[in-house]
Amino acid sequence: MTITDVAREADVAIKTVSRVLNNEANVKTATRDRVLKAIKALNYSPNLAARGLASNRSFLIGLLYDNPSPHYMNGVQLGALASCRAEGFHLLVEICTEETADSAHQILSMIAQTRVDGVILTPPVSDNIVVLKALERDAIPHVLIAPPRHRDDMLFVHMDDRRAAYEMTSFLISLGHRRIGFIKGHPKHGAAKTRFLGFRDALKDHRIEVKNTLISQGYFSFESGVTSAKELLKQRHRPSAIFAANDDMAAGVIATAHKMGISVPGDLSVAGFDDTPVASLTWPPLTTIRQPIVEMATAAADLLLARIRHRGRRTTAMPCSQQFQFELVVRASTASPRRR
Amino acid sequence: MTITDVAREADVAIKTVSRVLNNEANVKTATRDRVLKAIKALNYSPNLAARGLASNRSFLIGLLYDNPSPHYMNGVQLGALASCRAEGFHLLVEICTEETADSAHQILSMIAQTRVDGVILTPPVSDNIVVLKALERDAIPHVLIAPPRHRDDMLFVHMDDRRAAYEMTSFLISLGHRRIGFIKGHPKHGAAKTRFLGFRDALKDHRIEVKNTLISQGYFSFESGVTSAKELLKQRHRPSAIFAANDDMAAGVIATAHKMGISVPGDLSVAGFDDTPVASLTWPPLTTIRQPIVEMATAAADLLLARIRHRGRRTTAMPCSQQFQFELVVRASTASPRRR
DNA sequence: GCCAAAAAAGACAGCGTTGTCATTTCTGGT
DNA sequence: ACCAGAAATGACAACGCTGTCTTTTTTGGC
Repeated sequence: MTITDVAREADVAIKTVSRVLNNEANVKTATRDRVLKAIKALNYSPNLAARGLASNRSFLIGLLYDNPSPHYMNGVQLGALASCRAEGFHLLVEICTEETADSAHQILSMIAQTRVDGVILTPPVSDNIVVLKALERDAIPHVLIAPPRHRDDMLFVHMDDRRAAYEMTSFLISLGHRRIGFIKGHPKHGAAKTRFLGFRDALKDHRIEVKNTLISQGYFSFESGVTSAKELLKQRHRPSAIFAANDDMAAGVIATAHKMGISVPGDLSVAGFDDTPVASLTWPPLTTIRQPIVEMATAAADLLLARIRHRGRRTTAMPCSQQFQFELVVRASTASPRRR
Repeated sequence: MTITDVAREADVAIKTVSRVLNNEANVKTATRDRVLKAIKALNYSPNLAARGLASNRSFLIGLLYDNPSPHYMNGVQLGALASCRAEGFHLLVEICTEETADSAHQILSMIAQTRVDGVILTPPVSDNIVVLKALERDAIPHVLIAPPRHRDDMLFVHMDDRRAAYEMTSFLISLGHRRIGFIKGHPKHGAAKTRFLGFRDALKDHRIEVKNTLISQGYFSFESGVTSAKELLKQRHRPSAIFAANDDMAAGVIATAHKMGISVPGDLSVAGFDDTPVASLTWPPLTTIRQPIVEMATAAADLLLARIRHRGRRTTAMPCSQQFQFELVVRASTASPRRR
């Protein structure tokens, strides 16, 4: 079943079929309909490989990831897939867990082989300068999800993590908390730092001292939440609230509190970040920040596909970034501190 | 950067380079080394599209999914990706949420377009008879993960869900439970039914009556766990243990018990299935069944790739299925029932 | 050292599309 | 009715590789 069969069926040249397939101009409506009918009659679908070879495009979008959170990646895939499908593109997923120098090489070799038309980078790959440099050097269209820095010449979608962390912290302060612990995210993640900055800003704005003893380095995992929680809670003068940079760690805090006989939210308020399914599974359910992951991924893919479609030309008047709103989701893990 | 450049650099014919690329026989070691050196020197990598067009292969494996559990899919992708990468294949993911008739069409059109060399089907797509029929008709190599039925002429990997559910139920019985509730999985999932059968078998073998009032239809989601738990626990003579067909629902049971003031495991033992991360996040952590998802997916991909490599020939002496061991993970959500 | 057979290397067409350019068919102003 | 120019269509090469078949080189038994 090739384009030639369709051409014969519709009694036109193969080039005309090709025009119809690619939505090109200069095809009479009547002809187009005839071709479309033939395509349907023969149940024809074009050969991607041949198309790719001839046109130097692949109709493939690469999704690079190295994300520990299945929920996050699932959302990204769902969103990206929706956009891709709408435009006749397909999604190639690739994991890159290696360290900087090597991972860049690995990614480039994958791109060289598959000739993907563009790539979507999720954190923490979107923070990887080596990879970004390489993509720019080879002029490979790419879009970043939640990059740590924003530049005018790159495509990205993001959420104001700093502001979100600021608001969560302010919320805790408004409940009456003054000793608030913070568990940082994975040092490799740009967004993790940003969240910490929002936390610090809020304390400063409310004239609350930022104490190092109340800050612990976490790694986004449940276990690291447990470790950090132990560290924070074993202190004599312990915090009345802990804000963790993601939900998994917050869940670790809650579990640890349970184990230590500290009641949540009675003796300790706990807040998370991301609103993963875990947030509604803990007991009590977590107060957290909701990110519209699927929508962000959809937007990222759309941005990328638009860039690919007008490769080079008409760069002006095309959006190159999009910011999304977060939402503070108040559940039962936070409350005003008990009088001492 | 094409094969021609490499051929010139190594001073051989392009066909020889092609031979080296494809690990074909009849190339002198010296020549092979020279070609390999040229490839490295030029940092060449073959054009997948051209390769695909010429050889009628795509080096692409399709991963079809419609799975509500991000953790499960993440594991499958990880495993499949590892195998694919080792063999120079790439993973194309595609979601198919539509209903039977349409989804089959959608899948076939995807396959027709991309010309994937094979597909991996995860539940519940692996249960979809329409899809399976279509794949067989078009002779598209495919492997099923956890299919409901086993046939000799198909590739699949699985775990003995029935036996696992049987053992979990027996474990609960051995603790002293006699009124055990069961929350079924999504009716679309073959494995869900199998798990129920294991539960039923165990009750029968221990001469315990299978009561319909203690069985509730769930849908694998946390919310459905909550709904079913309410239904089971509001009864006058309520169960002393509840076995849910997956962890999310079990988490729903625990949350509901908390809300109703029923202590776990004091007043109610809860067991799940899958050992997702959720299982260690609940309070108390869940007793559950561990499935080696990543390993199963790796094995599935290997099976598929082997079949693809020897397309048709040498079908005998090639494994066509693999069974994996489950593990009963006992955590804190189960205990002997209190005396009444 | 010769020859047949096996191993190694190469020439060339062809995979199914699109890009380029040539040709035919329309359109509207006279 | 005629013509210029635009619109619609078509012919054909080219994309980068592999399959098939041919030619060259190597091997080993005498």
